[in-house]
Formats: sequence, structure tokens, C-alpha cells
Amino acid sequence: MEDVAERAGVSRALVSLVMRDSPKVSEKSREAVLKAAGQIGYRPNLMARSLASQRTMTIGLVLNDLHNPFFAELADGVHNAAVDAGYRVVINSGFGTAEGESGAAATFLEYRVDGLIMAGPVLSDSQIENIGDETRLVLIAREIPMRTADMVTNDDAVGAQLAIDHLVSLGHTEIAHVDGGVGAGAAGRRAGYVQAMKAHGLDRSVRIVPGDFTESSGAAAIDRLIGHDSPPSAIFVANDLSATGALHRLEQLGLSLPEDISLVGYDNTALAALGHIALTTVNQPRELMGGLAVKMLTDRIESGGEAGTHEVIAPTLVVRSTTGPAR
Amino acid sequence: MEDVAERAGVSRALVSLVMRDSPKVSEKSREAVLKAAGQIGYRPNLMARSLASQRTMTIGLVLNDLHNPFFAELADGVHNAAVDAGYRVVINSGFGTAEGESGAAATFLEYRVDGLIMAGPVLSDSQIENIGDETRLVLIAREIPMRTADMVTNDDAVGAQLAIDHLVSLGHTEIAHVDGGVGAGAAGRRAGYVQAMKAHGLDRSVRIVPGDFTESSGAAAIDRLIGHDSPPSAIFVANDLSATGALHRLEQLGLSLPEDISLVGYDNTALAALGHIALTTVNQPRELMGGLAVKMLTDRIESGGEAGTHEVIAPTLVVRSTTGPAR
DNA sequence: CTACTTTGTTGGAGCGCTCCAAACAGTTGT
DNA sequence: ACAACTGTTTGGAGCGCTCCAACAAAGTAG
Repeated sequence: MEDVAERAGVSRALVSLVMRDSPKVSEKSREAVLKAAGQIGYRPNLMARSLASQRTMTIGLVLNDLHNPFFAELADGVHNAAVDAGYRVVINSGFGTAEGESGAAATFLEYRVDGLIMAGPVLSDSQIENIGDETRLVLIAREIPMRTADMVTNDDAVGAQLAIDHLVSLGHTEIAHVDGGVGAGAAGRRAGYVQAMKAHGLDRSVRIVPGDFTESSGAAAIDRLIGHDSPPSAIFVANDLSATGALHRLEQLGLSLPEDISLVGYDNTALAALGHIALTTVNQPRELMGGLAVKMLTDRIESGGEAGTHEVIAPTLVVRSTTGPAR
Repeated sequence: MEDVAERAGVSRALVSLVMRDSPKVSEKSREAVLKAAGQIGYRPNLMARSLASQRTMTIGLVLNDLHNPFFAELADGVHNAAVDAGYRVVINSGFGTAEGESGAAATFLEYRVDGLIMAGPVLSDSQIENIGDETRLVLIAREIPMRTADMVTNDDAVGAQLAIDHLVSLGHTEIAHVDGGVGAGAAGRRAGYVQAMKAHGLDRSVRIVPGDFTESSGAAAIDRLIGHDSPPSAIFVANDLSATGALHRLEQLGLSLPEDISLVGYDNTALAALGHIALTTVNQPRELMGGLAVKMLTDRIESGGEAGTHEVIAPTLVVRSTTGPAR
């Protein structure tokens, strides 16, 4: 910076003003500085800048797991909204483990990011609370009882209801549910399923099989369900990956979809959209959720408000080829 | 830090030594400092630390696109190796565009990361060269003619050869190739295909259909290939996603795999491993490639060596259910 | 012509750390 | 008792920037 100033024949402070394109710089000096900077390939040092200004203009994003396409799409929404608001985003993966996640969060805390977004964190409520005490925190797809963070989630119960309503409208009455265990959102989806079944007077047909969001648990659930005295005519699985496992197992058993049985997933990941899978599923508006998280965060950064807001987004149903009329 | 020092009854410099766990600190003062730090919740400021030490101990990782599971798995390898070497990794996505990618790289350059890894960059050779001039750079799955970066790639030609050898050993002779266009590695895979066909004396059966790594291009390629006078008995597709599109179209046409036709993909992404897809494919040892990239980088950081090394990794074949004996 | 604004520009303090030379406190050897 | 160590500890300079009060120059009003 010193060199740029000298070369442009101005003071260091002036160079600083130009780099932050302040309006109070004459056209003449701006050009001189820009030219000098270009000549020697000057690039401002973000470390020094942040240290001095106490602002980093960056948002940290901790993703539960890079392998899950759900989070990748969330990242798009976060990135776009952040860039529009003048922030940069830096990502870290928690690699699905608590240690990975707290390491990722610690890095961002040490970098003193202006705000942190955690998507689908697996950390305990109290660990998350501690992070929220150290920085502005927004949670996506995870709720905690404390008011130390903002939250944006989709309404899992409504999503489950959408799925059941769709199946019922196709004439299905024997609808089973493959559970997501302790996974994020699983409880809400399960509750929504039960509630929707009751609303349709199908209390007696409620049947829940355990699962854990994995492909293999989806396949295992099918084995429990089919060959039974009265196999269901439709199955609502707690997420897309698990539904894929179920789909495969069903076909292995010689059943064809949607003729013999209907299947609905949850999340609308890229997987569900593959032609070869074409899964009817519940869509969480990820782009929107990511954008909203950024908005909550930047509002808080800029106005210094309190945490504790909780936005609940309504999911939508995406009908593809795995659902059809009941026989 | 000041407060920690005061509370522990030592100097600031000593606190600094403890935080970096220097060996030249007595057990007594170490404990006192740690205790004081814990009490007031002190967390070193990475900005200040980096500014003073001119080291960030972080590696920037720019991924071509988060949606592609190939890159997610690469990130695992990079992360694990980096952590072992005492570095932290921060990720940024290029979102598949040149602007996104150069923005991501610029962020890391301004953060003065100790080194940068770019996976499958879409930027031009000269743009990459410029980045290499500003920091230590390692490229994964991308080669450039300049010696401003280290590179680690898989041997696409060998991978293609593995696929063709496998098909030939199953008795196939009419083997077509669906191309990856300008995508990373596509040229090498195409060349390897042609070469392997020649090596088996199948020069006259070489048939290449254009594609671009997308699902739809895979489906379109099938339409060109099937219904032809002499349809192939096996198809080698340039990547897994495209192969999925081909797989779906083949089944739509009433062909079953591997009885009627065999299909091989490339990359061995999580997609290929799905039970419902079970694609025979060429595996790039991502974990290893990521780890190697980190090793090259840290070696260069620590010994100050020159760039320009190029490691080529041998791919392997993963046989699943889409390939079988020729009729 | 003086007083007052407005517009640009500047030196210097300070952000929270690391690093270095120097100081200090105990040994140990002679 | 003194020099020569070894192992710890410390004050202060400096990393590259931003921010602020102060200032210079030029315009405006009375």
C-alpha cells in the first residue's frame, strides 16, 4: 500500500479510501491510485483490513455434509443472497460429525466472521448455544429451544401432509411411513404423517417403520413392509436417499411403480430429479431458505438486533413418476 | 489477550507462547494462562495472528461445483490430509462459472491463505497462471501448460483403456463412446478409448457420439446410437451423470442391462453406487488425489520449492451390474 | 475582504497478535 | 565466589490496514 501511495504521489490514507471506493476522492487521484495499484499488482490484505476495521464482510457457512446434495443447493441460495448484500461467503464442511462441525465453527470464530450460518448441524443444543453466544448465528434445518440463534426451517408436518393428501387423492388408504430416526426433520415428518392420516380418517392404517435416512434403511424397510399380510399400496419415506433404497428393493421384488405401489420421498434433491429415479417428493425451497438465512443475518449485523427469530417455510409437492392411482 | 495476561499474572508474550503451545513455557505458567483464558472465554484472533506471523496455516480449496459429488469426495481427501499436516481448510465453490471461480480465488488471495488448491477449474490457462503467480497453487483434475502450478490428475487414457479392456474381455466388439465435449478429462478419455480400440484391433468399430457430461446428453446419445443399422453392444460414457441419462433412455427403449447392452461410466461418484443404478464405472481415487495435492502444497510451503510437479494417478475399474457378457 | 462551507487530503494512533533481543532466575562447574 | 550455562520470561517494534481529527484549497455569502 505504501508503494502504491508513493507511485501515485499520494498518502497511504488516500489509497485506502480508493480501495474502499469512497465517494470523497477526486477523479484524478482515484485514477492515479488505480493505475499505480494495477502496475504493481497490489491486492489489499484482508487480514489487515479486518483487523483495523473490525469487520470482515464475510459470512461463514458450515454445512452438515458436502456429500448431501441438499446442502449444496442451500449453499447456492446463501451465496447469491450474500453477494447481493455485499458479503462474501466461505464454506466449511462438518463432514457429518460433531467434531468436524465444531472444528469448522471454531475456524470461523477465530476468523471473526461477521456472521455464521449452520445448515443441519449435528451438534448438541448446548454446543450450538455456545457458538451463538460468540457470534451472530443462524440455523437452517435445525431448531433449538434457546433464543441465541435465528432459525429457518421448512414445515415438515405440512410437507408430510402434502404427501399424504396427494396419495389419498389418488385413492390410497393403506399408506405406510418409513421414518428418519433422529435425523433433522424426521420427527416433524412423522408427526405430520400421523396427523394427516387421522385427518383423512385413516387412523387405523397408520404404520411406521424405523429408518435413518440411509439408502440401506430404505431397502430394509421394504423388506419389513412387503410380504406382510396386508402390504401398503403407498409408502411415504422420510427422505429421498432412503426412498431410493426403497425404490430399488421394490423393483427387485418385481413390483413396478407406480402401477403396483406408490412412493413419495422428501427433500427433492437432484437424485429425485434423475430420469431413472423420477421420484415424487416434497420440495424444500432451499434457495429461498438460504436467502432468508442471509437476510436474517445481515439484518442483525447491520442493525444489531436480537436473535431468536424463527422463520418456517412452506414446502411444496413435486409429482414425478413414482406415484399413481391406487388399484 | 491483555486480559488473559493480567489475570494469569504474566506478560502478553507469554500468553502468546502458550496459545501456540511452545515447549519453552513452564508447566506452571502454562496452566495459569490456560485457566485464565478459559475463564474469560478467550479465543485467539486469527486475523491478528496471521498479520503478525505472515502465515495463516490455512489452505483454500476452490471446488468447481458443490453439486457434483466428485468434488465433495475430493474435499474429504484434502481436508483429512490438511488436518494431519496441521493446516485448516476453507472451501469456496466456483458454482461452475468462471466469474464465480475467480471470485472465490480472489477471496482466498485477499485472505492470504498459505496455499490454494483448485479442483476442476473452468478458468482459462492464463487466468490460472495469474493466480499461480500470486500464491502457491495446486490443480486437481486440470492441466495447464505453464509451470506456475503443481498438478494432480488421473490418467484418463488409462481409465478409458480399463473400461474397454473389460468390455472386450466380456466379448464385446461393437463398443461406442459417448463423449464429454470440452469437460475436464473428456479429451483424454476419448483418446484412450480410440487407442484401446485400436489395440484390440477394433479400429473399424470406433464410434464416438458427442456429449457434454450432462444427463440429457447421455439420453440424447442413446437416441443416436440405437435404432441404427448396427447398434453397439456396449457403450462407454465419459462420466457417471451422463451414463445415468443413457441408462434411463435404454430402459425406456425396452432394453435391459446387462443382458441387451452393457454400459460403463467414469468417476465412480456416489450416484454410480446407488443400488438402483449400480453402474460399472472407472474410479478416480479422489481421497488419494486430494491428499496428494495437500502434500505437494505443504511441501512447497515448508521448503519453498518450485512449482511444476505433475502427478498422474492410475484409476481403477469398479464392476457393478451394468456390464455383462456380449450375446 | 473576511468568515464560513465544502471538498479533498493527510499524518498518526491503534486493531490483536508474533517475534526478537535482552533480562532474569536458577543450576552447575571450577 | 564467579563465570558459564540452561531454561523462562518480558518489553517493544512491527505486520498492513482503517479511522479520525486536522488541515489545505477552493468556492460562497455577507
